[in-house]
Parts: sequence; C-alpha cells; structure tokens
Amino acid sequence: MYDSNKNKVDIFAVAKRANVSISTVSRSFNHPELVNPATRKKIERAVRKLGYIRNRAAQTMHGIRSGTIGLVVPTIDHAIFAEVVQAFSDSVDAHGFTIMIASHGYDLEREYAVLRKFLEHRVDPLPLIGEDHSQETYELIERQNIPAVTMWNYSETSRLSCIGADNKMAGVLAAQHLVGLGHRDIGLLFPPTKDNDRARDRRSGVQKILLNAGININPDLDVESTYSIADAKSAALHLLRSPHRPSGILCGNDVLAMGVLYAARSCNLDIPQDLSVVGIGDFKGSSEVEPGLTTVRLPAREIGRLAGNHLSQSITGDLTNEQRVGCDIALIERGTCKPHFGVS
Amino acid sequence: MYDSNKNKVDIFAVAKRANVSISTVSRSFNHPELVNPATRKKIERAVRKLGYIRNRAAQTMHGIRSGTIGLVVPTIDHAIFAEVVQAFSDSVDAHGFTIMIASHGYDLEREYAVLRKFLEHRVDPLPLIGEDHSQETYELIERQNIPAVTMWNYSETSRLSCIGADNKMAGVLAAQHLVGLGHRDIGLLFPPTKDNDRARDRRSGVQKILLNAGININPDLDVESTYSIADAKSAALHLLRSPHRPSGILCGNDVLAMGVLYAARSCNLDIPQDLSVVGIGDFKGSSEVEPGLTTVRLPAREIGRLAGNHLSQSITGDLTNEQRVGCDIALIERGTCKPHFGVS
DNA sequence: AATAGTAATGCAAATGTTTTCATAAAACCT
DNA sequence: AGGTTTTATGAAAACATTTGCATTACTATT
Repeated sequence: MYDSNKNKVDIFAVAKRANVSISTVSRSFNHPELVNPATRKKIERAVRKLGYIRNRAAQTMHGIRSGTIGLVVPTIDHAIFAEVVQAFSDSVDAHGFTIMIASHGYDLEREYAVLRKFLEHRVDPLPLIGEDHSQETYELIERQNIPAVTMWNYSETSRLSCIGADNKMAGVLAAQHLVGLGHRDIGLLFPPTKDNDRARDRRSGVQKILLNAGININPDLDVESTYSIADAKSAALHLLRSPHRPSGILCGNDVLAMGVLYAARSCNLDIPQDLSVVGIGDFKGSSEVEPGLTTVRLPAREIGRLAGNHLSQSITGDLTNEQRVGCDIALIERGTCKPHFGVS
Repeated sequence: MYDSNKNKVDIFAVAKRANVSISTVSRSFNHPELVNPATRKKIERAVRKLGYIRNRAAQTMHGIRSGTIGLVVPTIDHAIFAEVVQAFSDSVDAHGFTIMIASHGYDLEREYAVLRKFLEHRVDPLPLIGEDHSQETYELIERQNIPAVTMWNYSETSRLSCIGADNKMAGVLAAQHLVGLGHRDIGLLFPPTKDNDRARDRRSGVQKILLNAGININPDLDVESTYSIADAKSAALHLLRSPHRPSGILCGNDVLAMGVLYAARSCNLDIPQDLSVVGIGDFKGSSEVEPGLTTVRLPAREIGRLAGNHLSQSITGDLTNEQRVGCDIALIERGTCKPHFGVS
C-alpha cells in the first residue's frame, strides 16, 4: 500500500524517504548515539511507514554475530528436556538471540548432520545435550572454533564446557536411598545406554552402590525401555509379573518411574506398601502424582538458565574460556518409598 | 591445520584449491547437474580438506529462501505442544528446513515481537498456534506476504490457512459424553481464555451442550487454572472440597484432567466411582495413566505433519493459495467416566 | 569441412547491509 | 576572528555468495 511503486523495502527505500544516506539509516539502527535525534526521528518515521524490517542475513555476512543459537536436543517430544529448553530459551531471548532447534532422536549421526546445517546458518554458539557425541562432531566444533556447552551433564574431564549435574551421583543417591531402606530385591528400569552418557552414568552409579551392598542384580529384574510412558509401563508390567517380584524399582528417570507407578496401579499393587519406586529427574508432575514420586532432583530450569547466560556472555565476549559448572542434586523424599524388612 | 595460512575458508579458498572459479564451486553446490562430474569430484575433495561450510546468510541475501521456518508457540514447557512441534519438526527437517523456535507464554504482544525477530532473519514461512493474534500480527503477516499457517485450530472463516481441529466440537463431544452418562452436577476446569481461542472455543462448545440439556453451571464449580499440573491439582482440590461436589468434571485439556485425577486420588475419591473426568487432547500418557483418561482425541502428530508438509510445499512453490484442513476428532472412552443416576 | 548446437566454465554485476574514511558544519576556546 | 575539536553525515569498499552473459571447446549434423 504505502510502498506502492517498487515494493522492495530495503535500506535504500528508507534512506530515500527520510532524505538521508543509507549509512545514516544503518547507523541509526546500530549506533543510534551517533546520529542526530531529529534525523533519527525522520528515519524512524520512514521505517514505520514503509514497514521496513532489517535483514539479519546481510548483517551476518559482515562477520557480525548472526544472533542465532543452534540448540540440538535428543527429543522435544516429552517432559525430559522441555524444562531445560524453556529455561534456556527464556534466558537467551532476554539477550536478543534467536534459537534454532532440532532433535536427533538419540542418533549421533543425525546430530552431526544437524550441527552442520546449523553451522551453515552461522549460529553463534552451539549448546548440546550430554557428553556423548561422535568424534566427527567434536572435531567439527573444535575446528570451527565455535563456543559450545554441553548441558545436563557434569564431569571434570569433559571435552567441552559443561553445565549440569553429576549423573553418576544421581544414580548413587537413588540407589543409596532404596538400599538404605532395607530393599535388597531391586529391579532396574533404564533406557538404552548407547549414545546416552546420562543414562550410562546413572546406571553405573546405582551399580556401584548395589555392588557395595552385596546386592547383585537379577537379570530378569533388569529391564530396558525407551523414554516413553507407554513403553515404560509395559516394561514395568513385565517386572511386576516376574515370579520373583522386586520390592523396589530404580528408574533411569521420572518418565520411566511414572510408567512403573501406572503399571503398579493397573496390577492393584499399592505404592509404597507393596512396591517402592525411585526416579531421577524431578520433572513437572513428579511432585503432583499420587503418591508423590521420590526422586533425585536435577535442577533443569537452573541448568537451562545458566547455560543460556554462559553462552550469551561468551558471544558478547565478556567471557571466553571454558567452564564447568556442577549443579546441586538431592534426593527428594516423597511418597513412593517405604522401609523394607523382608526376608532376603 | 589444513588451512594453515589465512584460515578463512570461503568459497575462494575452495575454488583456489580445486583450481576452478568460484562460480563453478557455487554451481557445484546449487546446480550440480551443470558441472562436469570430474570437476565436481575435485571440488568435493577441496571442500572436505578445507572443512568448508557454506554460508547460508550470503545465499539468503540473494532473495533465495533462507531455509528457515519461524515457529512460535505459546509454550515449550509441557506436553501440550510437544507432540505437534516434534511432528512438525520431523516433517520440515525432511525438506531440509531449519526451525527457529520461540515461545510467548500466551502473551500476544510478545508474539508480535518474536515474529518481527523472525522476519529479520527472513524466515520463509511462519507457522503459528491458534487463531488469536494481535491485529498488528495479522497485518505484519499480510504485509510481508509471507506464507503462514495456524495449527491446532480449524475454522472455515479463519483469516489465515489453518490445519487443526474444531475446538468447539471438541468441547461439544466432551460435554455430550458426560451429559449422556446422566451427569448433571458438572464442574468445569478451564484455563484462562484470554488470548486463547482454543480454550475459548472448547468452552463455548461445552456451554452450548450444557445449556441445551438445561444444566446451568454453578459458578462455584467453574474454576480456572493455568496449564500446569500443580495449578490444576490445587484448583481441582478446590472443586472437590466444594460443599456441593460435582459428579463429573469437564477439563479444558488433558494436563488439567491429570491434575484432577491426582487431586481425586489425594482426597481418596475413586475414579470413576466417585467422580467422572473427561479431558481434551489425548496427550502422551493420557492412555497410560490409571484409570486411562477418557478424552477427546486431537491428532497432534497429524496436525504437525500436515502443517509441515503444507509449508514446505508452499515454499518450494508447489502450492500457493490458502487452505483449511480440519482433522478428525473423536471421544476416546477409557476409564475415567461412569454413568450417573443420582437425584438431581 | 563448415555450421550449428551443446556442455563446461569464467567474469563481473548484483544482493542488503556495515564500517572506515573523508568532509562539512557547528561549537568551543582563547 | 582564527584555530581546534566535536558532531553529523555521505561515499565507497567490504562481506560471501549467486547468476546472467560471454566464451571456449567439443560433438553432431549436413
């Protein structure tokens, strides 16, 4: 309507309408303090009238930050990463960044492909989930020399900066709790640990504790499930119908624990009377379910927020070298566990 | 390492190494059929050696598609949109697009701001959630003449293309079910309907049915809750402790229904014996919870997939005009409702 | 053998910005 | 009033590509 003739609304159109040069228009966007307030007003008016929108692509070409962040997560499909992603997003939004997101479905080849795609778009930093990445991925990141953080995991020897929790310790805490309550017939419900260091670490934590306590894991009571409530429920059903039903179940995360809760309910088993359950994660809903899920709290929102800040700063240059932040974790006792004094 | 001297790996570096002109390099990326296979090999090799990564920003500047899609959702934080987003993402990934995502927390002003940011990045299309958007937002989209779809809602009179379900009908189905079972003391648990046409439409659907059935809603039994399990649970608790406890509760969506289930459990009310509950959405987990949630199924994955395909095609030009797709919905009877023959 | 057509490539202009440098005008200081 | 600094602006180069046009070298066709 307004831009009737040649509806190409670029910086030239604005300059023309405001009777200034394009340099001035550009400056009025990027260094407003350098341009006369009156001129700025004129430009502002022209921008409004024409509906001009800056072209970040053209900016990016100058080696200027693209203002985008390439976030790659295993999945967006459920609770697990929802909170971190939301917190991360809020945190970087506040700094004016735009998030590109993609999921790889726990396939590290796809992760690499996604990363390349992101790099074509010249994302400023690259946040990842966890420590398990292909060799190619690590090399790509190092070669491009692009700021990267891994979220969700913490390790002193990580190859990249990391902000997260010690997953092995999470496993330890969960197992200690159950063992401390006297349970010895313990079932394990974990996700596949391939390409998933978080799950692997947690598992190794619980194994350590069980070993120390002289409890060995009955292979029949050691089952695997993907991160889906449906899957977890049917895997749990298998556990609960085992001839030697465990008195307690340790779950790789809260989604799986939820599956156990539902499975128990459908078998008319009372929790915690007939079965104790502990999860890891403390997702949304874990405290509301009845009885409230006893779990190890991983501070998802905090991790997301910290990672967001860290990256924003490492881009704007206030921060440069790598960094490892370990967030506190703790066992939250709610209603799914009770002491066990069975024969054994 | 490889690019030792002037570590600026651009198209020139590749051209030099492969002993061809930059035009040829560019062509070999974008129109491979125009370049001699042998040359292509040489270029390919140079690219590998140098670790060259194309710069999409430079491409975008030519008015070529940016290859990005700006997805703006109310929230990424829970189940509600997780499935649509994942399905949408998978669908457009397959076409080589990259998703930019942002959430606005049900604030239409923020939505507008996010949209502008996306447009600065020259996103190709703009998928939104629902029909409620500010006037400014609609004008921006129309003026920029950018393909947009709204997901999750369906209406014959929508201003933009839409792919989704008829939310009013969803409300109707939910209410009809409960009324059909003989319930007359019905509680309502809905989210705030401001800036949320989905919720508003559903509500209007149930109101219509209740009105038809001569049931009027006791204001005490008409409560509001944000989309959070915690909130929903405490709101539901309020309902269940009301002096005139309803025999059935209609929920604006499954997250809220979940809250009701948990609340009932914590009050030692049996579902469906003491209370019937129906949700809307059929999210992940709704079928696994015990008893399984009776709800109106909205095909989230299908909506996401269709919207993704629609946009991918409208970008690549195979498809141009707007379009309205209504997805089938249906009441799924599971275990949270039972007939009611109370005095009334 | 001459001509037309095609395949493969290079040159240079174009894309929409930012920024360095230069210049002009205004303000400040004796 | 003359010189100096400051403020405001513009011209043009730079950014990393794509692409239209021109050129060259082949391959068919008569």
